Amino acid sequence: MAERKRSVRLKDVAAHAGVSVATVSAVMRGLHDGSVRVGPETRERVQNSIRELGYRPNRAAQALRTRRSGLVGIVVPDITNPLFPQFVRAGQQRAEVDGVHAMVWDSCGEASRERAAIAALLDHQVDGVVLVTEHLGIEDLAPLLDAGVPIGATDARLADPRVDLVSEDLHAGAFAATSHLIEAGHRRLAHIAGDRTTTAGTIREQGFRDALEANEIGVDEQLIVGGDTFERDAGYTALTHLVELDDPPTAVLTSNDVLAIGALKACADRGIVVPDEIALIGIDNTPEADVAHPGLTTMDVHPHEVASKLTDIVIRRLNGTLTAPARREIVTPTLVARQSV
Amino acid sequence: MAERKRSVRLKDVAAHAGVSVATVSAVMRGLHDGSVRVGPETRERVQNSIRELGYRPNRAAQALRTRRSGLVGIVVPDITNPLFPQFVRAGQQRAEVDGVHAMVWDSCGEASRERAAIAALLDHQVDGVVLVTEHLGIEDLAPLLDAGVPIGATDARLADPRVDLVSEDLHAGAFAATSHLIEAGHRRLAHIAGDRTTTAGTIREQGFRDALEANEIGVDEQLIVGGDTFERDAGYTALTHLVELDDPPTAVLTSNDVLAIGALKACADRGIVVPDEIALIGIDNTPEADVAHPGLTTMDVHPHEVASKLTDIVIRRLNGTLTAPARREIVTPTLVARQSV
DNA sequence: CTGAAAGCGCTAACAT
DNA sequence: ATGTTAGCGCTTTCAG
Repeated sequence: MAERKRSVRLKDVAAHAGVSVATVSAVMRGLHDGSVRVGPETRERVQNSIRELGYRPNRAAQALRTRRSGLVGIVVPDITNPLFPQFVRAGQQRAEVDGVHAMVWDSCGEASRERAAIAALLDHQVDGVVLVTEHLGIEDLAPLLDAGVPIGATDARLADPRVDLVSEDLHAGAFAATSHLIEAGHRRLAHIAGDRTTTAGTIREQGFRDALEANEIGVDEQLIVGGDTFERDAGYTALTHLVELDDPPTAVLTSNDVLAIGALKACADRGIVVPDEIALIGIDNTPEADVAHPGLTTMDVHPHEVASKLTDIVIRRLNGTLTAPARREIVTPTLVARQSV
Repeated sequence: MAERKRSVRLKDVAAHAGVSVATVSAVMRGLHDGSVRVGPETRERVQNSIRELGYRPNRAAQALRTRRSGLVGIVVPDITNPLFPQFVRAGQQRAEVDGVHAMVWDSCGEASRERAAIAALLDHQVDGVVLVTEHLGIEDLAPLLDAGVPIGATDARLADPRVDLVSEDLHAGAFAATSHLIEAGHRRLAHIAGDRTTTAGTIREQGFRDALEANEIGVDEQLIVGGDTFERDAGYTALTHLVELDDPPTAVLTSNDVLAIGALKACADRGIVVPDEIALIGIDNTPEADVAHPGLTTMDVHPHEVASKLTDIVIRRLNGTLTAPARREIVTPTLVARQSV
């Protein structure tokens, strides 16, 4: 590796300005908080030196001393699901308003990586973390909680007095989507479930069931399929299975858009016309839903809003602006009608 | 903020095991390098203490002392372009093989944020950085270079003896795509250019022009449009403009897939049948290309390979495994034929 | 209003 | 083979 040129230290600035390091330190932080410990002409002189030498504080040293890294973690289950880049961007942008940077962690859909995220983020002394997980329970958060790191999460199974929750209303989303299908006249409805070990998978399935019941439509267990993953191929396979049934459904709700896109692909490959022969509705309103053909009707789950709110809460907790007990906020998905129903 | 429980320090482990901190430190690092400074029974005892107390080293302290943060930066121009999540994931996974974590930076398509990335990453003492930028010149990298931080980049304009480059062959990609159109019998070809202030925008346009020339087809400047951004709406607008021309093109190459998806949308909205009335080819082979209707023919630019190689080089440079002069590697895009041509 | 000095937790000489 | 110790660059009492 190349020789690292020694960078400008507080001490260098102090020498250059003819003051002590304490003064320079005070000036540096005076830029942020409005504290006035330094005389105006001294401050001026120090600021010039800072500028001239191009001083930038060493974050590692600050972190060691203050136990603050200026970092928040943002954990998402699968960055290749187009829902999450939107989420990440919104969170990152909110964080930077306060000069906080984000460490983005992609769990690649694996429970083990979700667990690894906790340890890794803690090692890097993140000041807070925004958690979108599928497999974690509150017990997995113990290290973070013990360290007093504020946590904002989306998953209801992480409900705890020490974690702030901003969740989408999973049940209402699935219920509304199913109702939309029913209002369009469908009576034989199928559901392609996502991973049923996750909260989203379970609750959305329940929302589907409850919507049928509310409309006095019996649930045909044959028509509830999939349930192992949220991935595209699973949607493809599940739809293929459904249409091969003796009495196939006329409409299907998938647990998310990625599954729906896979299902749409299966229809295209078999020459099944959507929505004429079968109607399809997804959940998430990913950018792909708009690109697909026909345009995928789906539920917008407002990732931008959820991410911003969550990050906002976490940041306000870590800088002490927010001290109220953990809150639980619910955002309601809204229907985006396109052409697949 | 909640009270942070003081975490286990090296000193605590030392006390627990009845040895000095130096020994514990040696044992900790002995886990990584194979150095043996510690006797087997001492080592055993120390490892037990480490386990029992659940000791995890303080990265900030390590970073301060060793000038190594265990962090690499991965900078991408636009995380919502589905090309980049793939890139990020591949880079992140390669990094973690060596226990290095990645700080992902999304430039949101803005030059100012690309510049900000350099400063922010440097502040956090990243040990290396993988750079996918659109607007940066080598002069922007000075702070990183001065600090001796190894840099791996994709953009040819960053060519420098101190930066490793793994680039896609932009010219060949556009040339091959254009040639594919010509081989399909098209003679009236248009190009929807991406941001022409970027390397990709410029070189791909050149590849398009050169392919026409190589086939003795004159370039009609009217048919080269767009050029300000790589975004979807620009593709939509540009295509709309093209088909309204007196003598519209029969085929178009867009500078990337995102533009192509926009163009495809414009066709769908106007009832133009692709590929019958107009053929369309993109570049990038994003997941959306496969979802679109008709399937978008495009060039695979191998983001996984580029990201892995780049991250690999950066990591080997920072751990001293790679000391050879900066290399320049080129990966060649390959055609993925779907239904849009 | 400003400076001196004590660490934050760790690594790496240097001693023993 | 193991221990002692001097910092890494910064913040933060505590004196003056």
